[in-house]
Amino acid sequence: MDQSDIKEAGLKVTKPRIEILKLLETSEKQHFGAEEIYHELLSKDIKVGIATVYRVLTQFTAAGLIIKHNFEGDQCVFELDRGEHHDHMVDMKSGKIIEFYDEIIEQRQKEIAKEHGFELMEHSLTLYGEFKDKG
Amino acid sequence: MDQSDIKEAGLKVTKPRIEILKLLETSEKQHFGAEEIYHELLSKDIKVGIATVYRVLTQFTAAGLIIKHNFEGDQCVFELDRGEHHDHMVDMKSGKIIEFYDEIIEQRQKEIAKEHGFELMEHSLTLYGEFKDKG
DNA sequence: TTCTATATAATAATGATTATCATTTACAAT
DNA sequence: ATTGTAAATGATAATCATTATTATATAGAA
Repeated sequence: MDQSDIKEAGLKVTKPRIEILKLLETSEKQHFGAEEIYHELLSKDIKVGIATVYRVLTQFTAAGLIIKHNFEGDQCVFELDRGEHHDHMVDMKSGKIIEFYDEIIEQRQKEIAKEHGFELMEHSLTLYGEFKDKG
Repeated sequence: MDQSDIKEAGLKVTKPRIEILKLLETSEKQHFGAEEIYHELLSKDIKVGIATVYRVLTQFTAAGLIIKHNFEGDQCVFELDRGEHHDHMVDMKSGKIIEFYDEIIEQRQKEIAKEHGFELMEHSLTLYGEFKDKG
């Protein structure tokens, strides 16, 4: 996941694009909101406009480089598309997000779609609750 | 589902509240956006302000009379809470929404939550695609 | 019927996101 | 390397869904 991916998406390789991709790639955290990315870059002294952040995120999403999620609430979050589909568990207190994948659920979704004559293109499964272990 | 439900929610029984509840109850369609409800009422010559629609929907959601969904896109949709949990299949072309329930998926979610020390409070599963049968 | 807390409707405000547009830049062709 | 040009940027205005404000109206208890 580097500059060549930006190029392959038919986009020019620019500072904001490189930096946004790098942030998503190298960060501990997996999920970022647009505003969050904006402030993160500013704090690294990378000057960028908020409009550019939104524009680039939209382009990256269209290009399949990143995935956009619409969890509860208003603002969307983005994560790098590492190719491995997964669903999410969201802690409603701390906001912490962890990922999981379950083959049984994936299979059942396909079966259910078929039963209904539905051509399944994508899905979104999110569990909301609270992590009980400390930390 | 009638005026007594409004009263039990600690809310006064007013025209807008009665009409919004009636619309969700008696309509063919199950899912409505706020703006959609607003225009539906106006078309029935029921005068109401958009702010009231939003306020009442928020109150009804808090009271558990209705459920709020955040499907893809920006605007939320609401449906009457008939007590039977279900997930959704959304046709990305026509916007048609149908509901389904699958015990296997429900069970797996609980197991997965337990495995992760996660206290599951709610979840959202939506399949996006297209219905292939003519409809 | 009266009283008062609550609800309403019009409108202003908000917050996230998108559009506009003048300036700048990536990069292909010279 | 220099240039030309389409694409990208950033500042800001606009938009869209939703929420807050507030003066007026009303539900429902007394």
